[in-house]
Amino acid sequence: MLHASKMIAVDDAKSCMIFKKGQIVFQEGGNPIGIYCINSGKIKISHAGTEGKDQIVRLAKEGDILGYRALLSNERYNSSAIALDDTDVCFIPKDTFFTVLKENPTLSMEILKMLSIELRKAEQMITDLAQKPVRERMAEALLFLKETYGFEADNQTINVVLSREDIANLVGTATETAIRLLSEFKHDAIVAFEGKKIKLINMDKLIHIANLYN
Amino acid sequence: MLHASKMIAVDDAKSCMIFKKGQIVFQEGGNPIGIYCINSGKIKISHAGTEGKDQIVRLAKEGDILGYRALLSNERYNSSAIALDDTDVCFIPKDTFFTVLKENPTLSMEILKMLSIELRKAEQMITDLAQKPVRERMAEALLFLKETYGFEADNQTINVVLSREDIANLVGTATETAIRLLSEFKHDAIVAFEGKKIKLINMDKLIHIANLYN
DNA sequence: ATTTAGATATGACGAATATCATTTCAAGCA
DNA sequence: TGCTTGAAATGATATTCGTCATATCTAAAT
Repeated sequence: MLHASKMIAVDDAKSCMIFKKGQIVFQEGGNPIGIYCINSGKIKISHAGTEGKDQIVRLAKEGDILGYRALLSNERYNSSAIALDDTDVCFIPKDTFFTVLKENPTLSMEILKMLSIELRKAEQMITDLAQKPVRERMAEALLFLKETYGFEADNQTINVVLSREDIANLVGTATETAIRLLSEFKHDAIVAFEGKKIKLINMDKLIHIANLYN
Repeated sequence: MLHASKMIAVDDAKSCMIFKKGQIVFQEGGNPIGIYCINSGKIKISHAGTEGKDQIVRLAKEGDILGYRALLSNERYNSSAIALDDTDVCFIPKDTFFTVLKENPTLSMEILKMLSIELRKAEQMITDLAQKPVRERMAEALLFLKETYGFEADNQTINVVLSREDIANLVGTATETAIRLLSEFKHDAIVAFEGKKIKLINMDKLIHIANLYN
C-alpha cells in the first residue's frame, strides 16, 4: 500500500525500533512527533473513557500506519497505542512526513483514502454500539479479529492474543459480560479456547448471530 | 475555512441548489458524484442501522462540506444527508474536485485536517456510546447541539429544530427514552421547551450531568 | 369547528446488561 | 513443591433501558 510511494527522504530519516508486548508506542495526551509504520507485530489503539475504562478504537497489524491522525489535525494524541506482541515499527519524524506529503500528491491521496475508510468504519461502529445488543457485537468482534489477524495454519485459530478485558473493551461491554458471552459461545460449540487463543468452530453461526447485512 | 483555497475552476463548475426541509441531499448506497458546500441551512448525516433505525453520525451547518468521504475512498455513500431546514448548498462535481485537489496541496492539507478531526470526534463518540449511560449522553448531546448551532438572540434557545426521534438517533437510544429524559430535565428546570425548540436553562447542571472531563 | 395523522408523552413491564462478590484457574517465582 | 498474583469464570442481584400499549397533544386539512 504505502510502500509504492516511499521516497528517498523517508529512507534516510526513518529509524526502526522494537516494542515489546505491552509497551506503549504513544500515549493519549502526548504530543505527536512522527508516524509509525508497522513492519511486523500487532498494536491496539485505545481511547480512555470514564473511570479508567478503555475503548479499543482500532487494531493495527503489519503494513499499517499509526499516529498520523493527530499529526494532520495538529492535536495531541487522542488515543494510546500499545503493542500486543513484540512489534517492529519504523518511525518517520514529523518534518519528514510533512515534507514528503507536500511533494507527493500520490501519498496525500493515499492518506486521504485511508482516513476516509477509517471514518466509514468508525461510523459503522457508532451505529453498532448504538443499536446492536452485546451478543451481536461480540460475534461481530470475533469475525473482525479473524479479518484483521487471520487464522493460524489450522484455519481455525485466530492469530492474536487478547485478554478478556481487551475483548470487552473492543466490544464495548463489561469484562464479565464478555466472559459470559464467550463461555456461552463455547458451550454452543461456536468457538473453542486453546490457551489464550480463540478458535472459530462455526463461522456460519457466528455470522448469523452477528446479524450483518441489514 | 475552505474559502481560502477556492479556485477559478471551482467557480466555473459549481452550481448552487436549494434543498427544502426534509429533502434528501444524498442517500446511503448511492454513488457519489461530487461534494456539497453548505451556504446556509442545516443538514443531518445519518447511517441506517438494524431494523430501519437511523444513527445520526454528524450534524452540518453553514460552511461545512459534505460527501467527500465517499468520493475520496471511492465507495458508495455510507450515510444519507437530509436537510433539517431549507438549505442552500453549492455542488462541485467529482472531476472538478479531484482536479483542484491534485493541483492544490493546501486544499488537500485542509481536507486531511478535516478528516482527522472528524475521526477524532467519531472515536470520542464510540467511547461515549460504549461507556456512558443514556442520561449522560443526552446531556452531552444537548451541549453538542448548542456548540454546533448556537443559541438564538435570547442566549438560551438552541437554534435548531429536531424531532424527538432525531434526538434519540443522535444520542443512540429509543425515542421513548429520549422523551422521558427530556421530560425529566424539564422537570428539574435544566431545560425548557418552546414550541419545537429546546432552551438550556441550566448549563452548569447539564455539564455536570454530561460527566465530561474525565 | 371537526377530523385526521403524526408527534409527543406516559405507564407497565420484561429483558439485557452492569455491578459486586466469590471462586477457580494458570503462570511465574521463591 | 507450594506460594503468590492476576486473569478468568461464575453466581447473585440491581439497574438501566427497550418494548409495547395507550393516551394526549398539535397542526394541517376538510
